Amino acid sequence: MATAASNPYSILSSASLVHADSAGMQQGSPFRNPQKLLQSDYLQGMPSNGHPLGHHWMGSLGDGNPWASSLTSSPLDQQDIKPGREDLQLGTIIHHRSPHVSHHSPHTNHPNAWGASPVHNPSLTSGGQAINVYSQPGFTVSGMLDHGGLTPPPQTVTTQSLHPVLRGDSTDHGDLGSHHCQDHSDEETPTSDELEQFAKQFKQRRIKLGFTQADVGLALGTLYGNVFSQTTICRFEALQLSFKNMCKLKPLLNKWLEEADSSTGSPTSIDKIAAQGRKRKKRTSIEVSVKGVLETHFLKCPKPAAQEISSLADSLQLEKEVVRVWFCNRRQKEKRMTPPGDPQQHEVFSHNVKTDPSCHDL
DNA sequence: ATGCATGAGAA
DNA sequence: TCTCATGCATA
Repeated sequence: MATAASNPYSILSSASLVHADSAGMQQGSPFRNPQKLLQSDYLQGMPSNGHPLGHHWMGSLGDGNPWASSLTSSPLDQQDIKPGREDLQLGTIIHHRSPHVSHHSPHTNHPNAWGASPVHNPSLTSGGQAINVYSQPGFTVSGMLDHGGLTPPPQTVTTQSLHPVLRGDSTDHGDLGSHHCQDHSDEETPTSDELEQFAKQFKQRRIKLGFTQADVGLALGTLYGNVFSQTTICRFEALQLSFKNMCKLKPLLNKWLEEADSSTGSPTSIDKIAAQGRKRKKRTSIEVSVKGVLETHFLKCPKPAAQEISSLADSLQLEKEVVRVWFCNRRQKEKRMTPPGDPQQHEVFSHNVKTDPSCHDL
C-alpha cells in the first residue's frame, strides 16, 4: 500500500536541524552477502557483528576487488568500472586548492579494491551542487566549532597520537592526531587498507572530540565550501562509499580532523549553509514481500530492461520509476558496501549473476 | 544507519 | 537510461 500510483510531492522545507547524534552508537559492518540480502536486507535491524568491517576490502581477496570478481566479471557489466572520470572538480571555489589529487598515484601494488581502476585523481566536488559558503569573510577553520549551538564541542583534544598503526586491527587505537606520520595519505591515492584505517580513526577522533557526523558535514562546508550530509559522513566512516568517493573525501576529512583536534577553540562563529528548499518525492516504502520479489529478480537479472521493469512494476503495483530506482540503488549498493565478510558469498552471487544484461527469462 | 530519491554526466 | 555521488526522510 504505501506508494500508490500517485505520490504527491510534499513540499517540506528541509530545514533539518536534526543533529543526529550517533556518536555513541556505532556498528559498522554492514556486510551483506547476496544470499542473506534476500532476507536480511529489508530487516534493517541486522545485528552486525560489532566489528567494523573486516579488512577484506581487498586484502583478503588477493584476487582483486570482491565485487569486480563476481559482479563485474562479465564484460558487459563492466560499465561500472569506468576509468577516466575526473569530471568532478571543486578547486574552483577553493583557493586552498585541493590537498589531495594525485595525478601520479602509484597505485602501489594492489589490485585496486573497488573497481577503482584508474583512480587517478579523485578530484573533489560535489556532484553538481557545490555550495560555497566560502564567501564568508569571517569564516574560520573553526567554523565547525561553533554552530548555532548544536553540539558544544568539548575541546578534549587528547593528543594521543602515537605511531601510525600499521593496520586497523581489532584493537581500537585512538591515535591519529599526529599529522606527521601519515600526512602523505592525503596526497596520493590511498590504499583501501589506508582508507579503512583512516575511516576508523576518523570516527574515533570525531567522537572523542564530541562532534556528530552532521557537525562534520557542516564543518566541511564552512571550511571548504562543500557541505556534506550526515549520511555521507556516516557512509564514509562505514566505508560504504565507492573507492573513488572515499579517496575524494578523505583529504577533506583529514583536514578537518587536523583542524578539529588542534584548534583550541576559535569561537568565530559562522553561519552554515542556508537551508535549501527542495521538494522531494515522498519516500516510498516498499513492502517486505515486494522487496523479496525485487531481490529475486535482481539476483536473476540485476539490470532489467525498461520493458521488464515496467511489467515488474505493474505486477507489483509500483510505479515504474520506483522499480527502476530500486534497481539502480540495489546495483549501487552491491558495488560499494563494505566488503562482504565471506568470500564464499561472492561465488554464490556470481553464479546468479548472468553475463547477459538483457536477461529475459522471467 | 539506511532506504528511496535526485541530478549531473557518460554511454 | 545507466552510473555515481549525495542527501532527505525514516527506521
